Amino acid sequence: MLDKTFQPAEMEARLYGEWEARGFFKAGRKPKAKPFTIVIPPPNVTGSLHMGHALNNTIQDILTRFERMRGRDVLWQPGTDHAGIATQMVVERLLQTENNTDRRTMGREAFLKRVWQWKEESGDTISRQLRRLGASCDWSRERFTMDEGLSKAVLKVFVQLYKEGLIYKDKRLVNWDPVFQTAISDLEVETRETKGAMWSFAYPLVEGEIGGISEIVISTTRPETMLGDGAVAVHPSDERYKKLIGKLVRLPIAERHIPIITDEYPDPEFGTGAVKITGAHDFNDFEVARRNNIPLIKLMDTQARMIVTPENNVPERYAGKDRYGAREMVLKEIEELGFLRGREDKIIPQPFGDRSNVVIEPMLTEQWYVNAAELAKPAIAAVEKGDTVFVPRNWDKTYFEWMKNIQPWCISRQLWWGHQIPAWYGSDGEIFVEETENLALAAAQRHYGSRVALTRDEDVLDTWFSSALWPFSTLGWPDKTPELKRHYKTDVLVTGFDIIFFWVARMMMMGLHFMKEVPFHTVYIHALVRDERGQKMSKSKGNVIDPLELIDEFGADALRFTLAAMAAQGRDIKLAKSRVEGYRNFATKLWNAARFAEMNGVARDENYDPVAARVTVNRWIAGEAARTAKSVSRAIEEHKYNEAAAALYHFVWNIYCDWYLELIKPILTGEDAAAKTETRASAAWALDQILLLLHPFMPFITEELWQKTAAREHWLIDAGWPSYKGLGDKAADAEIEWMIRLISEVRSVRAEMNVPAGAKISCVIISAAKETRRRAAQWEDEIMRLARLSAITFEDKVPKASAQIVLGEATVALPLEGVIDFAAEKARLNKELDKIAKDTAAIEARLNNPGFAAKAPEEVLTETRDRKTELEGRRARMKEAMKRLG
RNA sequence: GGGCGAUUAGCUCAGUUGGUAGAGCACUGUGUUCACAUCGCAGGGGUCACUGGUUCGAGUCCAGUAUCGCCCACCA
Repeated sequence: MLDKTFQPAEMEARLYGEWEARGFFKAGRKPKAKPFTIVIPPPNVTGSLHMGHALNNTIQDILTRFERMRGRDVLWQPGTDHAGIATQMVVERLLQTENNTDRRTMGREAFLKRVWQWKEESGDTISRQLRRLGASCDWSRERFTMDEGLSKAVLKVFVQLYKEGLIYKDKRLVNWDPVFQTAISDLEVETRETKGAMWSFAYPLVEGEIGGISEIVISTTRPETMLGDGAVAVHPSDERYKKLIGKLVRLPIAERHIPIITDEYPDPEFGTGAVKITGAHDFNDFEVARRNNIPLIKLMDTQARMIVTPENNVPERYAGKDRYGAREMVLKEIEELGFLRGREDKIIPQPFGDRSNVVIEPMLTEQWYVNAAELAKPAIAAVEKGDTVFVPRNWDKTYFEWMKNIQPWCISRQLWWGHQIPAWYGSDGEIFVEETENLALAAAQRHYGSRVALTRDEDVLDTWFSSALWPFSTLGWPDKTPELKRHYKTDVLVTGFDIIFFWVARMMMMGLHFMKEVPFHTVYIHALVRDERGQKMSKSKGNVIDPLELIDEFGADALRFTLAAMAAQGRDIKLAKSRVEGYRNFATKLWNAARFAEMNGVARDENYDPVAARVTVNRWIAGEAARTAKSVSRAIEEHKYNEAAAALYHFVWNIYCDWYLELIKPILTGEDAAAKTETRASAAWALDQILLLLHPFMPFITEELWQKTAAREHWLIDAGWPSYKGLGDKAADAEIEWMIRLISEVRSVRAEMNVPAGAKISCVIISAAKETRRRAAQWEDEIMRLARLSAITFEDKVPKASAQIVLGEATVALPLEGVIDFAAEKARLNKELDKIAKDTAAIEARLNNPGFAAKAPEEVLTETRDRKTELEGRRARMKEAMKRLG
């Protein structure tokens, strides 16, 4: 016997263990079937399951379980990402607290060993948590971006792109993170509005005075960079400065002379219209300097501290000062020198490292770049052609927008944890890019004519470089594995919009370049999960809802169902805990329905054929099941998970529980043995359909219930998706037939009954849920009232027993409910009459509209006329009912 | 500055070929003899942000306004 409420915790762990142990998640179980492939967006090894993961993986799991049941040979390829900066950060912090040491003291080799050790110990946190969610990944194929195989792929890609000229080295400004002391890509920079100020400095003219002007005033938000100014620029059309163009000004503190130049960049309307040009520490200025041959003067070291070099003329006293210390000093000295011309508080956009949370410094360094513009071309074309489709569609705009304006991708990082760049240097700086050191040495020998020693590039690659290869590297590329042949291209990529640029775009580029085919035909972009108030969840805000806590409290099924139900194609999901609670209740409801079935001897009959059902109500439920299955399948195919969830919820609760189970009660307790037998089989069959259809969404409770009712060998996860040949229309007809008979029976019952004046008892059709009323209204809106007013003479308060009406083959129960308050009932009727009057007026207005008659489609016209008739009939019956009430 | 999106019941959200406004939670009343109080039954609550247009008919299509949010962008 099933327990009164279901307890997810124990059940989930047990079932998941069984599934995995029996190999149900493994690809290749149906070698002849069409494959279905999803690669997981690899979570960071450092990560733990957050709500975004929960949503992302719930959707993938719904898809994979659905397709598995539909007979496809499913591969859900799991794995994790080595997450360069994030992981290095975690381990460095660990070293600090545990050993009070740092990576530089340890040395590269020892440090990397320590990171690997950490990975072995803690790297599987996230996959354990994904299991708790129920994710049916093929764990036997789990990959890690720094695996041997994937690393091989990275080397091959790098070398090939280099040799094709698509990877190159360049010296230009990069976004420099002074905490991690590495370059980062544009995408890893987050612009934030911060409180700052804009100062105005005067630079005196070297010649003294020209036409009454003795100085030029510039504005800056970063005073410390003035030490690196190479020029002052004005717009060529700016009349104010015409006379000064080409003249020199004296740069205070640095005591250098710099020219006044013209460039299109300065906006004459902004500030004084004169801009200081600091080519080595500002992206705009860099471009201006490059155009005008202005020297780039580097002021800072890798930690963004001031350095003094022969080239930069920075006074000795600045050496070692950080940017902010230097700023204070410059301001003080400028003021003392009498060159400060103003200060204004201002909100300024500042670049921050998205991981380090410090202000990024533009730095002049040599880095490796990918020619992204070239690789983007086929990636753009593929989406234009429809080889890859974004769902929802409008995301392709975002994709195009970025791809068409794509900048060179800086792929080198000055970190240790990651794929070390396969580039070796000769003593003269000659570069040899090869997959192995031996190949590089050989290449060097060819180049120099003799064996020479080479030094390897110290840098590692951007984490996203290896992620970009994920759809084929995980399948074994560059080896020609059977998996690669079978599973590339993959079917669907499920991901959030926040990594379209980081990841999706780059997979498209790499996939097309190396596989000559798009990596996936569909990209399903889901929303971000936010908190109840729409705030992004973040640790600092303290509004993080931990999916694992929700699983503990409500069960994985409830969480999954909630996420699916809220995964409409919007921008974000505001997660309310109450919603999860509601779906937990849904699971309980299902559980109890099964419990009821069990208590009433409902048991699966393998030979039961719903098409051949004799009892009408059984034919009807079969039709409803078929209809539900159809809409669930379609909704999943169209990635409308909320619709699928809604259809299931409705079927389980409002159709199966509220209607069907109530209606079969009298049959199950009745005398007709044949009807009883059939109904038991039917109830079991319908419950099975629920379990099957609901399984992709709520795998645990459905499997558990399936197990309780089936032979042990028979696993739901391995069962087929139901199909309902010959069930559709027939069952729908049966429903209508049944409803009509029900109505007429109720009517005759009423007619036969004398309702004595002042009668106090009313009778209600069983399960008068809202849904029941609505359904009844489809044919006979009045049915509930009729039943209610078909008062039966009973003496006193009636127990919840039921009066039974025999409806041909079906027996319908009319339980008697409570004492009726006639005054209240009359008021209710009056109110309803008002509403009917209003509705009738509206309908009439419409029908009287000449345009409506002329232009509305026939269906709509008949529908409207029918409604009018119905309203009129209802009105008449209402009045009659009022009369009866006295 | 450019782009995208949102605005529907107290709250969180559904609502695509334009044709009678929905769910969950919360709320009110009521019922615990047997599937389920994580429940049943009854009920209250919406000028679908605003303005105009197209249409016989607009939450749904178009234009504009307001508010909010996100993404991208070099204003010192």
